[in-house]
Amino acid sequence: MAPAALEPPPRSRRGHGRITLQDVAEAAGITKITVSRYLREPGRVAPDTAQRIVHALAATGYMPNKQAGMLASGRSGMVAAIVPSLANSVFAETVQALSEGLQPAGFELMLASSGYSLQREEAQIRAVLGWSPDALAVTGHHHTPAATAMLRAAARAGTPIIELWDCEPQPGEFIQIGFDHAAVGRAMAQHLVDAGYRCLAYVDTGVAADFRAHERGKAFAAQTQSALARCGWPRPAPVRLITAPAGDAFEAGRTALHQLLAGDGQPCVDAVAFANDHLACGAMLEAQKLGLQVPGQLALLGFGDFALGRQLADGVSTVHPPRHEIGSEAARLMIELLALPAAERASGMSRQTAVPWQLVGRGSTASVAQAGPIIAAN
Amino acid sequence: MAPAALEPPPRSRRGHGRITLQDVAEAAGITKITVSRYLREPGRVAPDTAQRIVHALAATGYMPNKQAGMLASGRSGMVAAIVPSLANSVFAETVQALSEGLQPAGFELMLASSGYSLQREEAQIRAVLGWSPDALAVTGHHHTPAATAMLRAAARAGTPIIELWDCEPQPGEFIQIGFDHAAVGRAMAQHLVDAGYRCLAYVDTGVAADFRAHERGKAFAAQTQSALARCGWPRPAPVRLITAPAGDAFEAGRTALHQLLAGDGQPCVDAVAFANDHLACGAMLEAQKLGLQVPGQLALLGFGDFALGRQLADGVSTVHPPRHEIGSEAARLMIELLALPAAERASGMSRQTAVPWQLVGRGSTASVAQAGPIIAAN
DNA sequence: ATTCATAATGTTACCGCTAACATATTAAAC
DNA sequence: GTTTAATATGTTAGCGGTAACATTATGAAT
Repeated sequence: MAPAALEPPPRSRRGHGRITLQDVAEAAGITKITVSRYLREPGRVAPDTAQRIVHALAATGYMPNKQAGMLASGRSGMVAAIVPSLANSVFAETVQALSEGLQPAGFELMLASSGYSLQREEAQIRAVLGWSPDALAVTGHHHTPAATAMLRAAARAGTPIIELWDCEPQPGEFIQIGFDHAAVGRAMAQHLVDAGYRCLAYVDTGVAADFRAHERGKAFAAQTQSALARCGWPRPAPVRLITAPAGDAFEAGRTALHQLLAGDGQPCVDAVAFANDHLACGAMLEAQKLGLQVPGQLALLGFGDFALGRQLADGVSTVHPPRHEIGSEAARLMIELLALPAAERASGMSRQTAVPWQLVGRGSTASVAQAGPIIAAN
Repeated sequence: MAPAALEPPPRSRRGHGRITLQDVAEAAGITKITVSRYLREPGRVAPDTAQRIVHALAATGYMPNKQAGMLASGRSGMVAAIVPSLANSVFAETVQALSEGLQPAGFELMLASSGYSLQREEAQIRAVLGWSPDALAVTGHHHTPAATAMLRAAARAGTPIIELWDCEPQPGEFIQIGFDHAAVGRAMAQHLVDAGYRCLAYVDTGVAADFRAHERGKAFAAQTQSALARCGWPRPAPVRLITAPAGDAFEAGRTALHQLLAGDGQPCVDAVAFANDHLACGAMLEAQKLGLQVPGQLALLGFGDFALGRQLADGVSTVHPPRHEIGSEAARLMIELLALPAAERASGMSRQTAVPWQLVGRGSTASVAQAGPIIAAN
């Protein structure tokens, strides 16, 4: 009786039904650590052992449990990204490039969208950091204080934090990969002034959280003033700044155009820049409908280089942002940093990368002198 | 000396630097299980203990390690989804709805895109299942055999598997939420025949893996034949089926239109249906450029109800798919199934939900008799 | 005062995997 | 033939949580 009492009553917490390394190891007649080694570094096990493991893996249909692996190794093989919206093709292409860049290095991407809300972004950051990503990409440098604190803590713990789409003149706290939106705004203004337009307007987007479009608008207005002054324009009219309604962006562009028409149906400005191509194309369609000459009576300039802009009339001029490059560069940098031991990462954790963009001049902003497409790179 | 020898040499594998429950518990002067309880069921701990825990949490900046939690509890609080493309607004909106539907129930979404490749989908499924999602949504019912095997294994283990966007007449192996694409194809044909068109064409997409568009096309062709026969049309011409080139969809639509013009520049059909609205809009723009009357000389019908279709001329007729509803319904169903104990889920694991779509008739398919927009629901 | 249910917290033993160290085996060097 | 080094595999402990059971206060009922 005494010996029998030694048997511990099983606490019945055996597994969740999954095939584990142990099962594979038993099938191969070895211990699980060797199977684990094989999976990570196949060269480290003897050829005939490898054979048996391969068979055992196939026979059992084993699938590794990444949570357990992460817990034991401290590496998750996963990278997280938080973007304002997936429906916006701008971010979608960046995410696609990020995902494709990470794939070959064996990283997976966990994606969340904040819906242009900083509150939700904070919640997403909290949620996503709980999964211990090896790196985290967020959009822009505007975050709630709590979100910034979490990012800072993660960065200090050695997790690369990358802010996409912004790249400010002064170095920031985290890694930035993007471009200077103020510079784009200035280039847009300069492009219109150079083409001979003198009375300009900027249509901002109704989406409150698109800080970047707003920043471009501010720089656009400032640059317009100085460019006009520089070319000797006597008394430059202030740039008209209007905000398009939220909702369908094409309709918003149409509405915005009407706001820029005087009582006689003629435009009260001679060139308009928009926060994005959807607005610009909406305005272009409305101009066609009203019978306005573009660019004869009104020049239009968008941002984003969406496919549609190429299709309307002689093309809607736009700025081509490095959508794809931002994502692929982020992937490259993450892989580079994660290859370093965590202690050595600090140096690279606040660098900035400015990715080049292009102003693509098309028919909608042609000046009388120059008819063909012109390209002004930064 | 003897007692000192008992001290085990520390194996130096202490943590990865993270704040753990243990740290919080020490700060609060209790054990970690109580903190763990508080986090999951705050009501279960005494009010003053809760106070101390709250302070300790704030002081330490604790962030739960979900991997560890998952490993211990068997639940991950995470749902995975694999879509062909994020750049496609169709799927983006479904994903958005899925994400928003899951949020309140405390689930996070892990997203992967397969780039319209079944091989990559298989790899994604393998990768994603390694994270032990509580449920998995994939797109459509076409998968590689290996992928199907993995999905089947997961389903048997109690993980709800949901196929989005398809809903076939006969019940499938997994849960399907979507609609019958063949029915849409038939409705498109019927719509055109009802509006008086007699010589039809279907432009398929060049993206090889868009099975759904191809399926709509096949049904479109079949229905055209029978509808024309039924309305007494003597010798119906076979539906012209052409495939648009891959690449920019607007350009592809333009190219497709040219393929449908006879030597004299006149269309050799009187109505064309397209795999998607991008193609249809491209064709519409080209028709405008060529000076073709739409629908006078040629009617155009798209699929997807993209915002642009409403903007061109009197509108491009289209089918409005339940983009949003598919996502929200998937979220609802996942939450419902996951609330059940795993053993009881089997019953709901192969149900099908057909979500209603709408054919939105606009100017581009107006018949002489009826001018205004008509709506034919399924 | 004793009994018994209830509430609040603690103990123990895992989840599945991997780092670090330990050991056995084989091959090369002396 | 022994030493030495490399190769191949095994052992132990622990990653950070949670389930199940155990224990200790607390209060109500007897």
